[in-house]
Amino acid sequence: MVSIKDIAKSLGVSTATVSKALNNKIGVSKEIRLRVLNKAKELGYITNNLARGMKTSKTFTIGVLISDITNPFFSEVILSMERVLYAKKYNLIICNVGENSEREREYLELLVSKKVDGIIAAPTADGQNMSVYRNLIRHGMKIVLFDRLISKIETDFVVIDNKAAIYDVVRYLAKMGHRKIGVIYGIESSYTGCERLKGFREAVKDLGLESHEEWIKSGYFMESESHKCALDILKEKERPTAMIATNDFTTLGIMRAAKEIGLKIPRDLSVIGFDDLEWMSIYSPPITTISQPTDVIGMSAATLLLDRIENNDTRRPRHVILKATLIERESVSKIQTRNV
Amino acid sequence: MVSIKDIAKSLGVSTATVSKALNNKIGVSKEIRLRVLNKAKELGYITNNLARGMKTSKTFTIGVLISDITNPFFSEVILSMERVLYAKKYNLIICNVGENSEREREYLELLVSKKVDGIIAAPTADGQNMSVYRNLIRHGMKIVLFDRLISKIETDFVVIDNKAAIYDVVRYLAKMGHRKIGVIYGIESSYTGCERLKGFREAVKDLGLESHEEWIKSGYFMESESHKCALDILKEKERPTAMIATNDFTTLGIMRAAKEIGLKIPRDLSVIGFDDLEWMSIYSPPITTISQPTDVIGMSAATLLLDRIENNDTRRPRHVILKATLIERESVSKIQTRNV
DNA sequence: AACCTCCAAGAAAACGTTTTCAAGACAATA
DNA sequence: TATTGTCTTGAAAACGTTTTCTTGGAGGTT
Repeated sequence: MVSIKDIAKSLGVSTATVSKALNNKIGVSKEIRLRVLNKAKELGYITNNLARGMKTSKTFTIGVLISDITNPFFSEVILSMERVLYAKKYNLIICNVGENSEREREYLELLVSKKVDGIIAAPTADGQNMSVYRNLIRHGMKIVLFDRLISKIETDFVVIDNKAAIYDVVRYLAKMGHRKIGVIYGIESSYTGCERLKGFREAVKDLGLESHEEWIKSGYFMESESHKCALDILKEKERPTAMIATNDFTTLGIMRAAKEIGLKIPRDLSVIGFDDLEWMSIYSPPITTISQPTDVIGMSAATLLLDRIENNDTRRPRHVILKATLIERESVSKIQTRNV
Repeated sequence: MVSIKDIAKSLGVSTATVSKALNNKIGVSKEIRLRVLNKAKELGYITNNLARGMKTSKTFTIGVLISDITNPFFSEVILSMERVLYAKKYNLIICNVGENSEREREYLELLVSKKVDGIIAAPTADGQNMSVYRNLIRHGMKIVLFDRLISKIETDFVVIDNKAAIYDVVRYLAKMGHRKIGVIYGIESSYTGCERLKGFREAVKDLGLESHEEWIKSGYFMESESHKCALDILKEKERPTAMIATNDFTTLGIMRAAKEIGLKIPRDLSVIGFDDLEWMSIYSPPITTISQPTDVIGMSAATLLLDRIENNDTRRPRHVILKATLIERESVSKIQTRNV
């Protein structure tokens, strides 16, 4: 590989001069700068970013830590992050940690060993690595959390108002006449899992709907598990008239269960999905769903981080809380209430 | 940050000794090795991989170049790659280039400046950067291509037999009695786009089916465009009895068009999708589709690359060609042929 | 002619590792 | 005792940059 030294030698100047020319720094005459630039192109010179990183302690690399890139929610958020980061010449190391906190720890260490300029993370559910995150922050690592957050950590984050999202959905169902509502929630120990469940319980209580513990089950944010739970719920003698999903996998699980049992949507069962995937709008019937603003989430997270990095912004943590929106389609039926 | 120097100083030994101890090299006594390891843990030492990379010219980083991480095909392949690479301590820099070859070139340069150990890429459609790839290979960069490939480049690749996949589908439709078949293909200048289209044309010719240029349109691998094309095709006075998609976005486009026009599947129109996404099996009716073995694709690509890197394997290029499979569900109807 | 000022240019140090090589300690053998 | 061998240790160079600081020359002013 051709290095600055090679350019310097072939031009009979010093490496210092070449470096300055290449980086548009002052202290080089127009003439020499031009000759350096030309020679660099001629030789096909490409910066060695490891060496540069060593000197400048800046790598223009951001670590992104998520549970599953296969989940459209995450891949959409990442796309949006990349858009803003790429414009500023940063790029991403993406780490898939599943729900494995051991792996999360390993990846975090890897990211610091790679000297990333910052980290954007959706922590694993169990919060095992709280102390790791805290340590990183204490050592000056810039961290932005998103989707899930760890309550006792002082750092920027961007989330949606999960509780309100589900609360609103329950209210909507109630308005449509539903009094028996089931939910497949996620991982109870995770922020999103917990908040969404809370929203559900609160709404059911506030609105005086039927409360039935058997209609509330954890699908661990997985299709197979959600499918099993939904089957259990829908096969009971007294089953809910509406089911709420709490992520895109649980939506699929519910739908598959309904299909297997032969329940027609929305005639026999109303369903509200989570996350707005393209197939939902062409499904028969089109699925009413809660939509997270993935683009805004990604953009905000990236912008917050960039702010910390570039402006060395060290004010106290900023919290971006976004609203999810209900997209009304046709998977919810109106139920006639006898006594109105 | 604590460095090897710090450990050395606090223990009164040399950095050479510390390095050897940390890396399990010979030439250090048991006693000192133990003391180094303990001290490292105590101080919270983390390797600086930039510095290490400089010396060893190895970064344990692989660049992955794709068009769109939001496409489930790619995210599944990446997940599979990551599984095998993570096990060997490598990690991934993922580059989303859209279909933008300028961006592809920039990202390729970035990857070499970051000194990645190898690159796995699905090149952009237009093949603009053929010379860039060729140059990289000539300079010793290990490259594995997947999904799409650039014909005149001598390197490892893994693809599916695209032509055969579509050919088989057409044959299947013919067997079901269809003689009027339409297709929404991808980007004609891309490998996948071109091959899939070729398979279609060949099959139609070989099997003596009705050939109608108006039923063959390019959806550019995008939902919106595919939708428009499908609409055009399905609104003609004489429309095909079956439509074939050539990636997951075209599938959606066709489905949406059919829905809008009010064509019942499979009664009024048979549809064959591409890529097997989870929603397809719970759709009504479940969609018959061509499934690519994403896990094998990812695994093979990663393994090929690892082989080149770790064994410095320099034999001639190896080609992995996989078969796509047709998953028969219920979106294709049987048509009675009059004269049998 | 003497003295400044300005600026281009280069020498050298530094970033944090790994690796080579020489030196020294000790034991074993002749 | 002298010689050889084995093994632990450290000094120093190197990877490819950036950056600081010094130098020296050109040009301008008294």
